Amino acid sequence: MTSVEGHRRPPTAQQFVLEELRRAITTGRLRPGDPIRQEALAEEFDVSRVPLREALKTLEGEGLVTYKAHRGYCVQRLSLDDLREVYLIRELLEAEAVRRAVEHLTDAGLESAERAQAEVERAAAAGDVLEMAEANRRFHMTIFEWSELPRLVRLIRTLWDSTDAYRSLYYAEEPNRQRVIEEHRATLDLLRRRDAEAVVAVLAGHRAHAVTAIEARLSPGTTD
Amino acid sequence: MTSVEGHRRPPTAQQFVLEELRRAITTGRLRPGDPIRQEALAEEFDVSRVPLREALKTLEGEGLVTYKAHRGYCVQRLSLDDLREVYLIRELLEAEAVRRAVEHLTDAGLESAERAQAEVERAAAAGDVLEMAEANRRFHMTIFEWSELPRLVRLIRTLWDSTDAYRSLYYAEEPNRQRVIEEHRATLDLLRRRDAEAVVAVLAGHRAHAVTAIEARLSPGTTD
DNA sequence: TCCCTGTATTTTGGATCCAATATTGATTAT
DNA sequence: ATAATCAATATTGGATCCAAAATACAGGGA
Repeated sequence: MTSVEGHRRPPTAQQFVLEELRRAITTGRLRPGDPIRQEALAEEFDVSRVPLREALKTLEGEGLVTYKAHRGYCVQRLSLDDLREVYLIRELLEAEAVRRAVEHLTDAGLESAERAQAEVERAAAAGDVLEMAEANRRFHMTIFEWSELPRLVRLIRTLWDSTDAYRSLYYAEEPNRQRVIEEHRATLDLLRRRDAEAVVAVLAGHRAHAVTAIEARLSPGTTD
Repeated sequence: MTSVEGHRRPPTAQQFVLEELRRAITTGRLRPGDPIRQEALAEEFDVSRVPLREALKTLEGEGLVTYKAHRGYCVQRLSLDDLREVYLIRELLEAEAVRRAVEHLTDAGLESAERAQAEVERAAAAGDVLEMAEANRRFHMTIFEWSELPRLVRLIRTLWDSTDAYRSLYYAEEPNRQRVIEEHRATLDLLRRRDAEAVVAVLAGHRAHAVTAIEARLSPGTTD
């Protein structure tokens, strides 16, 4: 009965390459605008070009890379405008997800969210930033899934994926991590009271802060 | 001999297969829930499995098919619940797109929308349902693109793709086609007055009607 | 009979090879 | 010297072949 999701090892080369590509883009090793040389990358990951190309097709669907026939793939430029746009879309979708989620909220659901939050705090205490980011994601997705709108959740998940690069920037700073934990606690509290609009407001506040923080990190000249 | 338009290139096998797969799914030849046998399909389309698999990855990203490692692809079930969910998401996204679009509305933009509408009416007069559906799509996308939010437009486009099957059901009936034309005229009128909220209301009304009409066609117990 | 198990078959995942296209660089004519 | 043209190269698109995994099936045991 153990949920077998916790694997570190991706079962197929395709998924492995997908992870690695995301990481490479996220960490900036593959820089926006750069063309993607399939042969070189395939050799680096020690796979053939076939799974690499399938992974790239997935990333194309998520908007992380662009594709032109016979000219291959390029890492998508994620400008600040793009970031703002993604966060705007998330605003629209996540607000609805939360409203629906509260309608279907159960005690068991609340408990699973509390467990996710415990994992977030444990990772934060251990200083494991990567694990904290993942747990944070699980926390939010758990809530969104109560909406019982699987396609909506899928879209939101994809949007999160597409801004992984920036999220890691945000999580790199300790005050931001602390802020996330407090926001989660407030969220849980408001969920217990079934106050959907207040949760929506907290999430909106979080996104606004995240965008501001990331903008500040990316354009160092304009800090107040 | 360099033409101003992009030179028309023979489509790649991958793009060809993508189109064919979409058609096969929307026309019901590949029925929801059916597993996709790659070898058989590849032979039918007279291509190898490689471009087929890449096309399937694209469709997976669009939510038209599902995928499990080592178990292959399945045509996604598009239940009425799914349809309602897609239309709900469209509601959220298209409303924002229209609001932003009106902010950037120009006379040149209006003219291009009017041209698109002319094509819709021409196709309707000619009784070309398929062309009318495509022109209708161009009409709406033209408007959405004024929003200058390319990712938002991309998402909306994908959502439209995922319900092609049902849309053709809607367009099959003459009264519905007539209704679409009138809605377009009203939309153009409201756009000239920069009345975003009224346009949003028209679109919402259209979607509600479409869902109702499709539900009626699919649950034969309530009709003649 | 039912269930478990081991094997055969089917189906997908991945690697290599070849073809088609784009890009680069050299060459020639103006 | 510059621009156009054509050959050489690099890169992607696609086909075939092989490996790995899942499914189906047969046989044996309780």
